[in-house]
Amino acid sequence: MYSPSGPEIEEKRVAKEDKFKSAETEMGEVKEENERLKTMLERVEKDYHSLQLRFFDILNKDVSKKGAVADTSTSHDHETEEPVLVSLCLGRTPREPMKEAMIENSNKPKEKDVGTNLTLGLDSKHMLSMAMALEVVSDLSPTMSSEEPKEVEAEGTLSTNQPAKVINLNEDISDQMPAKRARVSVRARCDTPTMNDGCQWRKYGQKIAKGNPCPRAYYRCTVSPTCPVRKQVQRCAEDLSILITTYEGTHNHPLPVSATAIASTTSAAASMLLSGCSTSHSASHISAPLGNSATPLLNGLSFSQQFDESRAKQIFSPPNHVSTNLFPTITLDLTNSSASSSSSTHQLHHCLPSTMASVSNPRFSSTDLSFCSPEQSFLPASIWGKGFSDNVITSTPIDKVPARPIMQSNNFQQRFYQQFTTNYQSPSREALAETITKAISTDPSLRSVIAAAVSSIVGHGSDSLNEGAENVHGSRLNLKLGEHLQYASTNPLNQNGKACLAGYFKSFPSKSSEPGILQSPLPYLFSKGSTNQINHYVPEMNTNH
DNA sequence: CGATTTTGACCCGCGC
DNA sequence: GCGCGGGTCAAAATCG
Repeated sequence: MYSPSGPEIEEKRVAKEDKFKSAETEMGEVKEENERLKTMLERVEKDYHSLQLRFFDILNKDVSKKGAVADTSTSHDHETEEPVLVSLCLGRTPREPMKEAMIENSNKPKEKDVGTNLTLGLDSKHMLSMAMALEVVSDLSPTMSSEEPKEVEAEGTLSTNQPAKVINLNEDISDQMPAKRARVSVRARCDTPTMNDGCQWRKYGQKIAKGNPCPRAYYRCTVSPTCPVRKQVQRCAEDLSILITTYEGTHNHPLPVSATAIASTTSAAASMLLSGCSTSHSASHISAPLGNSATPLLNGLSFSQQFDESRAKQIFSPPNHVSTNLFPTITLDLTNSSASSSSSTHQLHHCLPSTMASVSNPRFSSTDLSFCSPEQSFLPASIWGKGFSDNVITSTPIDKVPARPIMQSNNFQQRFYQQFTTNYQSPSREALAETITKAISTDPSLRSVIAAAVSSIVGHGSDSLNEGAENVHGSRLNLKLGEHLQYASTNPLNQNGKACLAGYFKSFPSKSSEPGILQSPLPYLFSKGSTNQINHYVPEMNTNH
């Protein structure tokens, strides 16, 4: 055995001491950082609470006003049904959203009372309310089990149709809100018959739907025998390489990590949709090309700014237009628009939250979320891996943007942001930035949303936190798509949400069975329930789609 | 042999 | 009331 000599021992001792000291220093720094984060979190939470109070105030006022409006509106008959006349909070410029909503409603005497109520209810909540609407996504969560479980069951609901029940902020609103079933439609290029979304599905039917020679397949989730989630899969008539998958319902069981990605994404989108992100304008406007003039598609909005007929047709081709009244549909367009759209000149909206999308054309808010970059659609690959063709990401341009520290290489938010910063070089970027700033500074709800995002980021790293904090104060324009949308996706924060996070950050399997490598970022961030105040509304949540 | 898919029948809502 | 279309069921067929 080797026995160290005296000086060697001393040397080792010193080295150890050094190590210890450096560790101590490091610990101190971490503690400091921790304190900073705590302070930051407190501030954000405070801000959130105050905004929440304000929101409740406004809500109450609005509801009382609404009562009058609704009364008058009921006298009109509902010749033109505009089922989900929800103002697209996200899709419009944030200035005076509430007033806008009110005006809108008062100007729409034809609106069916249901629609009116809906509109009012959702609008009144506006963006801030979305945070609460998110909890809705807990379809079979304990919170809501007490409330009409039968109804939920019967409806096979998407989590998002329970906002009224779960939120229960205002009974009036809840009562007025008919049970809505939101659908999340995902358009993506895919060579395989279905997208690999990580879930287990069983086909239970197939039909030729009108307007599309390609048959529509019906699947139900078989992970749990009681899971109400269904999905419809159909090829786009215009572009057979595009697969349109429409999800409906909320999983009432834990999801495999590989499935949480799309589940959370769709649930986020759905909650966003049902919490007030559609517009009656767009609804009526785009109804024509759908071939269903009597029941215009609602909420089938698009980030796409060109609402020409072909585009609308494309976006809202079946199954999107199905049961338009009962199923507001939000479309996540993951395709490369240039490949499918007639004249995709505005690519920006593919990378930005609807708030921005609406800037150029506030009249048409969005419910159709396009997440592909001009060059590539990177979302699909990450989520469905094998199911995608060559336009999936092979490498994201993120790496080209080293300026922003990435705490984790797979921080999809940042990647999203960077995707945007990299791809979007248009001269109007400044204007957009300005708009965003404006939005942040003028719209308290948006700020709260960002605050929520920030609190969710806490723990991910100081860099993000700082960025988020700055966003909160509207001093910087680093609002990232993921963060922005995140508030709409708080819903998946539950048991699954955690897994979801883990899934996002740790693995993006290319196959459902293959825990894998992150391939690309997702548009949504799923906040952590532990720190996010918003999540207090969501004791237990299920991802949905 | 159990699980899954296929496929025709059926149900239901809606518009005429 | 009838027809249409979307959605679901369930028996038969197929698959692994």
